[in-house]
Amino acid sequence: MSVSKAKAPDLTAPSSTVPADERRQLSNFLCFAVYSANLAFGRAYKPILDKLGLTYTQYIALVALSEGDDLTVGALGEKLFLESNTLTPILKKLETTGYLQRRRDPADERQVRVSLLPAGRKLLDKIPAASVVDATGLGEDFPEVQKSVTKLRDNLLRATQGRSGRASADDDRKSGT
Amino acid sequence: MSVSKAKAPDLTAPSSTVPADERRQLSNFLCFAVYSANLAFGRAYKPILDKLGLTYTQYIALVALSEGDDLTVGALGEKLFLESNTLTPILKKLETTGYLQRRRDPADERQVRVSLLPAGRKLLDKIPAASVVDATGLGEDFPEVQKSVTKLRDNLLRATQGRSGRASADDDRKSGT
DNA sequence: TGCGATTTAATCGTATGCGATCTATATAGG
DNA sequence: CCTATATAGATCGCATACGATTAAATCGCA
Repeated sequence: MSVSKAKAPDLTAPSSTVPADERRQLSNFLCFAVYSANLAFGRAYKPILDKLGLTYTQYIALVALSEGDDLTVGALGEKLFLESNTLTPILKKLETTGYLQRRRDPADERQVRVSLLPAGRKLLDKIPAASVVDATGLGEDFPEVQKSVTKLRDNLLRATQGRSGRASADDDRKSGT
Repeated sequence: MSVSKAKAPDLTAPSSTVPADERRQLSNFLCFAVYSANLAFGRAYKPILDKLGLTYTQYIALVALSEGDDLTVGALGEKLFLESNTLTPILKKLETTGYLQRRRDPADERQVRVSLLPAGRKLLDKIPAASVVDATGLGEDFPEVQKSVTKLRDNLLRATQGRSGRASADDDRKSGT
């Protein structure tokens, strides 16, 4: 917990002459903006994913696998910022639907390697994410907002000392794009 | 924060010379940035809220009530972008812990009015949200990011036609009832 | 006035997230 | 070689989110 930077703007803590009750507004909470934006994304994706019988979490799990296959559950969890207790049931379901494969690593039977199957790849190509991009209404600001939010996430995780996800350091190869 | 403002490489950009697999990277997904930032916020708040025996959702519910009391479940839901099926159990729990009060509106027995109790107000004053603000590491960019994300949320909800929340622009219509 | 349509919460079932714990496997030391 | 420790997933329990449905109250309108 570092020093508060020069200006700790709004949100919650500006020492001001107004009573706490009035400073403490949801509209000043970045965490609430993110929380509610996440709900909004879920609702925007729902009609699309429903048609394919996928949930949002299943979807991002498939996307993560499409860019790096044969990951262990732990490695996949680092990409997604999720633990095995969350991932295991999701991966099992995606396995039964035939989108991916789970295998114990022969070299280390503790690990489970997860691979996308052709059906999974095919499915991803069917998802018209463009419509959701459109729905963001951000236009050319899209990349900038994405970058800010990603940075926000990384800062928060760093400050929280990877309390529940060790995901520190190296995984962050700057989203160069 | 004005950074490269080139083009929107976004996430789904259809026209490109690269294969779909390579464009489809989590690092290009704004929805994933928001999703994971939300998880990160939850982890940042957890140690603070745990000490007070609150969950994050309970916390924002109390905050919402602190800025406008005696709301119906529906009105509170509009503020929080949640439905009664999510709110009811949360409010019941906050009632049993003595932080708020739930009463059927005598004028319309269908509605339940929710009010913060002194214990709830007192609790809110104890929450050191400043440390989380600090953990965002955004410094002076904080308000800007908050604004962008809020706008993003509102755009998404509008595009989704308030599928589950009619909360759009003028809620007055609603509360005016 | 009477009754179906509408509204508001609440209930139910499913799918996450996550802390705590358990199991199986691998590794280190003696 | 054999056990103590560590590691990776999986299991369990609790707390959201949310679609679908239900129950109760109110409203609309002939």
